[in-house]
Parts: sequence; C-alpha cells; structure tokens
Amino acid sequence: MRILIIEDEEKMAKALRKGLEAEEYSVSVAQSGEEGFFLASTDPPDLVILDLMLPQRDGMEVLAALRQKGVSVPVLILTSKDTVRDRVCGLDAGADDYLVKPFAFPELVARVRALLRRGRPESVDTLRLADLEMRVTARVVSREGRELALTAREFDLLHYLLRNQGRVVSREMLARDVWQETARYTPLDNVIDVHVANLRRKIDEPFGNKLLHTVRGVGFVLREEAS
Amino acid sequence: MRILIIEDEEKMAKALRKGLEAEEYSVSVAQSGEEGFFLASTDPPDLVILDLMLPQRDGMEVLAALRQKGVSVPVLILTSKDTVRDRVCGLDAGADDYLVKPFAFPELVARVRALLRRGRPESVDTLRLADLEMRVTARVVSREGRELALTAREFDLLHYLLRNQGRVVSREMLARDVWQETARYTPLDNVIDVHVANLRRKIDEPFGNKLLHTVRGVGFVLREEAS
DNA sequence: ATCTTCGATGATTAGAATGCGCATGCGACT
DNA sequence: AGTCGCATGCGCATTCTAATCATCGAAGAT
Repeated sequence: MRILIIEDEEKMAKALRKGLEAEEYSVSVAQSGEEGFFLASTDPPDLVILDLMLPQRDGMEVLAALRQKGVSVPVLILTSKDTVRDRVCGLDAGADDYLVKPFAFPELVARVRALLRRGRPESVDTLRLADLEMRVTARVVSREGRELALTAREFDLLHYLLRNQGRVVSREMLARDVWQETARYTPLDNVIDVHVANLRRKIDEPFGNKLLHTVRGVGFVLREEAS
Repeated sequence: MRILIIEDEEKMAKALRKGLEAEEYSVSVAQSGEEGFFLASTDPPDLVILDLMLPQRDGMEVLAALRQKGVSVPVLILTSKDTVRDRVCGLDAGADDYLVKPFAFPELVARVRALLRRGRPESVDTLRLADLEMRVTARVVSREGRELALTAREFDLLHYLLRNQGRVVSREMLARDVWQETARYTPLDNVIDVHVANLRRKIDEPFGNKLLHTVRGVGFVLREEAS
C-alpha cells in the first residue's frame, strides 16, 4: 500500500515516514504543494496525507485541484488548524478524514487503516478460496471460472462457510446464523447435513480437490488442504 | 440517503435526527444495540451512526457482529469514550470514522457528507446494459436502438435496477426505494411482481437474450449473462 | 501390536410439504 | 384509455422430513 505525505516541515515528514514504514507501508514525501499535486495526479498512491500550510501552493488548493481533475484517492488532512470551521472546510473540499496536530500516532495509523480498508470495496464483496469465488451482492458463485447454480439456502450456507474459512463451524452455529433458529435445533433434525451434502455435490464433487470437509463430532470446515 | 442512528439516550437521538433531517437525510433511530444490529443487517442504510454505550448489546459488539456478517455499510462512531485506545479500537473494529462527544454539529455533518460521498459513484445521465440504454433526464429507454414506451412506474423500476445492475435487489428494497412504502409491504402483496412482469414484457420478451432475471428466494437482478 | 466388533456419527436418498413466483382479472383512479 | 393496486389460484423449485446406508473410531480380545 502506497502512501504519499505532502508536508513541508522536515521533522514531521520524517517522523511520519518512519512510523508508517514500520507499519509496512510504502511511503513517499512531497515537500511542497506543487510537488504533491504533481505526484498525486500523475501516479495516484492509495492514500494521501496532506498538511494544509504549505509553500507555493496551499493544501486546500492542492486538494481542490486534485478533485477537480477527477483524482479520487482518499485524502487525510493532518494539520494544526483546529477550528470547527477549518474541519468542515477541509472535509467539504473532498477530504476523507481530518486529524488535528498534535495527534497520537496510533490514532493516525488506525485512521489510515480505516481509509485504506474502504479503498478496496470489491475485496469485501467477493470471497475466495482456491479457485472457488463468490461475488456476494451479485449472488454468483463460480469455480474454475464456471458459474454454479445454487439455491438461496445453499448460497447462504456457503457464504457463512466462506466468511469463516479455516474455522470449524458447528451445527449449532449454522442453525443459529444461517437458519436463524434460535434454540430448537435437535440432533434428530438433519436438515443441515442434507444441505451440506447438496452443496458438496455442486461445489466439490465435479472438481478435483475437495474444499468442504467434515470434522467428526464437531462440524464442518471450508479449507484447501485435506485434513 | 438513509442514516441509521443507534443511540439509547433519547435526547441525543432526537437532536441528531432533527439536525440530520434538516440536511435532507432520511433518518431512523434504534434505541438498543440489539435493535440496531437487526435493522442494520436486515436492511442496511447508507450510513450508521453508532453510540458505544448501549443497553443489551455494546456498540463495539454490534459493529463487530455487522462486519462479521459481511455488512459493509459505513459506520461513524459517536461516543464520549475519548482515549486514544478507544479510538484505535473502534476504528480497527471496522468503523470508518470516530467522533468524540461533545462535538460540533457542523463537523458531524461534514464527516457524514464525506462518508456518504465515498459510497456514491458520480451521477451519469445515461445508463447502459448490453444494448439496453436509458437516458435519465429525458426519460427515454431504448433497446437495439428502438425506443420503448414505459409507464412512470416501469421507468422508475428499471432506473433503480440499472443503477444497481449486477446486484440482486430484494422486494423490500424495491418497496422502499421505488414505491416509498416504508413499512406496509406484505408478501401477499404482489404489486412488485406484476410490474416486474410488465417490465419484462417490454424490455426482454421482444428480444433475444434476457436481462432481467429472478433470484428465487431473494429478489431480482439486471445483468447480461444468463445464470 | 494387530485385528475384530460394535455403537455412534455422518451421508444419502426419496418423497412430502412448503412457499415462492407468475399469470390473470377486476376495480379504482387519473 | 391507460395505468396502477390488489386478490386469487396454480405450478413447481426448494426445503424439510424421515428412513436407510456408510463410515469412523474406540474398546476388547487374541
């Protein structure tokens, strides 16, 4: 994940770079508004951290120019201007977050994480395990590129298993979270097993390596290697 | 734009609702964590404003449960817990912003705007799917170049489906967003189905490949490939 | 240790019940 | 006339139930 810091104070810039690099981000620094605008618009990073008081070109100007140009990279404003008026201005100019100096570094990092998390919306929308792929809102499931026809229940079941891939899920969990039956699940009732079997027939049987394994006495897991 | 406020203190909730409604948002309020979780997960709004100290179920729990369930709606935490530790926790649990009480209302609104801005793709006047084309302001729909005569309802319905192409939309969503009937949709009431059928007759039946598919148990999708 | 036995757990199958989606038609309103 | 809301009824995919079959693994005997 690439972060661009636009900040003229050298001390602050260095501290930020060091701290963010420790978090495994790839950091570059622009020392002026002009330079920052150029870098952000020619090769947009995944996030911009923007100081407001800059030589040559004010931070607000840089932000406005970027948005004007259609650059939609997330921007976090980091400044000592702390009035409500300043914050509202910054946010309304197109910033995604506004943090006031002095600040706590852990909070900055948390906010950076939050912004970068949002940047990849499709990663939330599509779940994957090996060559099995689920696009959630479209309700489409495919394996080896071939689309599979699942019923509503089967889809919900697989959705739950994919979200908990690697974890063993019990029948009680499935009864509660997929079937929404709070209490009255009985061992006599093998609805779950039936649907698991049906799901297996569609997502596993036609293909080589099985993904849906049963853990005797406990429940089921979705994972790659055989157990 | 729909906002859900999860907040038990009645005074605060009322003030928020009033202020946000003045900004043209459609606001609903949940008085407990339990209720908030239910509302947010069954019918996700465009934004959630979440208090942390709640009866029944703590705000952090609600957030974690929502993310766990794959609900990716933007969440702004609004609380009086103001330590750095609290903020980092909240953001890392999946919140998108964190604002501390007492707060300046204009700042809240600016942050709300910033969050909602991200969710929206910029508006376009002509929507397209395969050879189906809709010019929105002109209210003209055509396929294979031939203009189609749609009624007002049919147009609104198709408009909604086109804006959400590729996503499965439920009857509840249609009842709310196309019919604006907040609550009194019943499964017995098949108005939606009738209009979907009529729409199909006009945009799909005369042509080769169908675009409007039904997803049994869930709703309808507009998309190209057959499923 | 290895083999055998047996109970418990999971898998499979088929048929029954459910509920969903769709067509149709009528009345009301514009 | 055209459009929309609403109700009824049918057909069928989906889901559930229930009964049978397969498999696993621990315990005991050899």
